[in-house]
Amino acid sequence: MTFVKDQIAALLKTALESLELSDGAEIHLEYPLEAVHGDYSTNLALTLSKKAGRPPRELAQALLEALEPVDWIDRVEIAGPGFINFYLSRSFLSNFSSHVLGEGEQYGSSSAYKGQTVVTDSSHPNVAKPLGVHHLLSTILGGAINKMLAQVGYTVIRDNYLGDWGTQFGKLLYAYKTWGDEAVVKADPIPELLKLYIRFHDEVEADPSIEDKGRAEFKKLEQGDAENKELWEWVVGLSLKEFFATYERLGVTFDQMNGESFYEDKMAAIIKMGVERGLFVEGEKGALICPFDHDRYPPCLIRKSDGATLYATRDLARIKYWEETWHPQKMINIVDTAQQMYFQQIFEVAKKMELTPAENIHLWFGRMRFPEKKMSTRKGNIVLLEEVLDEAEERAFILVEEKSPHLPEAKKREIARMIGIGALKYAVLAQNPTTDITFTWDKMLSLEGNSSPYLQYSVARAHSILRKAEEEGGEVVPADQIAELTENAELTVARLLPRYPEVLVHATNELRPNLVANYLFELASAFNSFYGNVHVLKAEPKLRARRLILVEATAQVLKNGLKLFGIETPEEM
RNA sequence: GGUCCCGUAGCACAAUGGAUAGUGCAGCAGCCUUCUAAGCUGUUGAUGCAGGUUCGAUUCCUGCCGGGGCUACCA
Repeated sequence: MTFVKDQIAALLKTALESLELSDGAEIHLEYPLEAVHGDYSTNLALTLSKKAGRPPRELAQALLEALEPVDWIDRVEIAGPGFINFYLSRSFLSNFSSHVLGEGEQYGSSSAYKGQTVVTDSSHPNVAKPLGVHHLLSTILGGAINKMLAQVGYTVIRDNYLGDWGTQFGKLLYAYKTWGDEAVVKADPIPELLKLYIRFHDEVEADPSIEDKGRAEFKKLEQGDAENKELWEWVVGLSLKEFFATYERLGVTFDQMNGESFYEDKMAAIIKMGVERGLFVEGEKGALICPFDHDRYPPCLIRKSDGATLYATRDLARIKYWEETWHPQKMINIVDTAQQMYFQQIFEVAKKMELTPAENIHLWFGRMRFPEKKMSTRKGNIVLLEEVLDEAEERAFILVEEKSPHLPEAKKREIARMIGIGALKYAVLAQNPTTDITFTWDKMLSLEGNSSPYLQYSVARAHSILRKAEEEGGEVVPADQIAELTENAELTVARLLPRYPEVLVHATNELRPNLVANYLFELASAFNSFYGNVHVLKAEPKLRARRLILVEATAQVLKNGLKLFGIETPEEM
C-alpha cells in the first residue's frame, strides 16, 4: 500500500488539476501538532494564493470542493489562515493496525529507492590501535544510516576505511622486532601493540636515530619485503578480529574494509590523470597541488614535496574505485565536522576530474565533548570503546537487579546487555548529528525519560499484555465483528502508526536518524499514556480484540524502528 | 584575517517556513489490593541582539555580540 501521505497528495493533485492550478505547485503535507487540526495538513492554499490571485481561505474552499471523496477520510476542514486539514476516519485508523501486523517486520520498508546504489564509509579505526570512544559517533551513526538506506530500497555497500598504512607501521614494526614478544602480543593484541607504539615514541626522545629506522622499516614494507609484509598482515588480522568483536556488540556490519593500503596501487593513475588534464600543478616547494579558481579554501595538496602521497590522493582514488566498482548514485562519508573543508576540497577536485556522476556527501557530525574531565588521545589515556560498552552494561545490570530481581541471572545479564548498549546507541542517534554531543555517563546511559530503555520498556509492557491475553484465552471474536477504537488515548496511538514509513523515508533523505528516534519516542509516549489510562484485558470482547491488535501493532513498529538502530527489544524486563 | 558550524528554560536536547515553540533531567503536587511505577496525570520555566523577506520566521537574508572547528606538505 502506498503511504497515506502520498494518497492525500494525489487527491490534492487531482483537485489542483481540475482548478487548472497544478503548474509548478508543490504539495506539502505535514503532521499537525494538535490532534484538533487533523491527521494531515497542507498549506497549499497559502502558498498558491498569490499566484492564483485569490485569498487563501477562498482558494482552500475551492480545493476542498474539488477533492474527490474517499471512505478512509472522515472529513476535510479549512482552518486558520487557510490550512486544509484532513481527518482520517475512525474505521481506517482502527483497521490500520491489522495492516501493520500483516507486514510484520517488513512494515516500514519501502521500495522508494529501489534500483539505486549507495556506498557509505564509516567508523575507520586505525590498525594496531584500539577503538576509542571517539569512534562511537561515526560507527553508530553509520550503522543506523546503512540500515535506514537499505530499508527504503537502496542497495547499500558498507565500507570501512581502515587506517592500515603509513610510517606509523614502520615504527610499529621496528618496535616489535626490537622489543616485542609474539606470545605476549597474541595474548592481548591491541593493547600490547599500542604499548610497543608508545614505547617507540618514548625511546625516540632518548635516541632520535630510531625515527629513521622506523621509516626504513616502512620503506621495506612498501617495497614488498617478505618478513615485514607477513608481520603487517598478522597485525592487520589481529586488529580486524578485535574490531569485529566490538562491531558485533554494537550490531554494525561492513561489506568492505578497504583501507589505505588497498589504494596504494591506485594512486598513480589518479596523479597521472590530474597532471595530464592540467589540473594538478607544481606548488610551493615542489609539491603537487590542485589549485582552485576561488579562495574559499587553499589548494588541495595531492603529493608532498618529498614525493609521498596524502590522504587526499587516496580519497580521490577511492572515489574512482567506488564509481568503477559499484556505479552508485550516492557516496556518503560519515566523518566529523573537522573534515568539512577537506571534503569540500576533494569533492571539488573529483568534480573537476569527472571521477563520478554520483552525489558526493560528507555526512558530518558534531564533536564529542567531555565536560567531566579532559579525554585526550595524545598521551594514550584514551577512553576505550570497549570500556564504555562494559560500563553501559554494568550500569544497566544494577538497574535490572533492582527492578526485576525475580529473573534468572543469565536473563538479567542478557537484558542488561540489550538495555545498556541500547541506551548508549540511542543517546547518540536521538540527537541531531550536527549538534556537538556532550559525553556524560548519566546522559549517554540514561535509563529513563527519552531513552532507549523507555522504548524497550514500552515493548515489554505490550508483550506482557499479549502474553496475559494468550494465557487467558477468552472469547474469539470474528474479524468482521471487532469493534472500532473509541478512546482518545488509543486513537492517539493509532494515528501515529501510518506515519512510520513516511517518517523513515524523510529521515533517510535527510540522513538524520534522530527524526526516527523522535517518532519512536512519540509513539512510545502515546502508548504508555494509553497503557495507563485504558484497560485492554478487561474491555468487553469485541473492543478487547481491537485493542490487542493495536498493542501488537505498536510493539511491532517500535521493534522495527529500534532494529534500525541495532537496538534489541527484550520481551520482558 | 578567511571560511564553516553553533547560540532555544537551571541543565541536556527537539521542532520538513506554519496554527498555543515540543521533550527529557532537575523542581513542585498527585497516582501502585487494577494488563510491569524503567510508568502515568497535573504544574513552574526559553528562541543572544538589531534589522529585512513573508499572510506567517527558532528556521531564510544582512549586520552585530558570544562560543567552537578548519585554515596546503597529519590522517
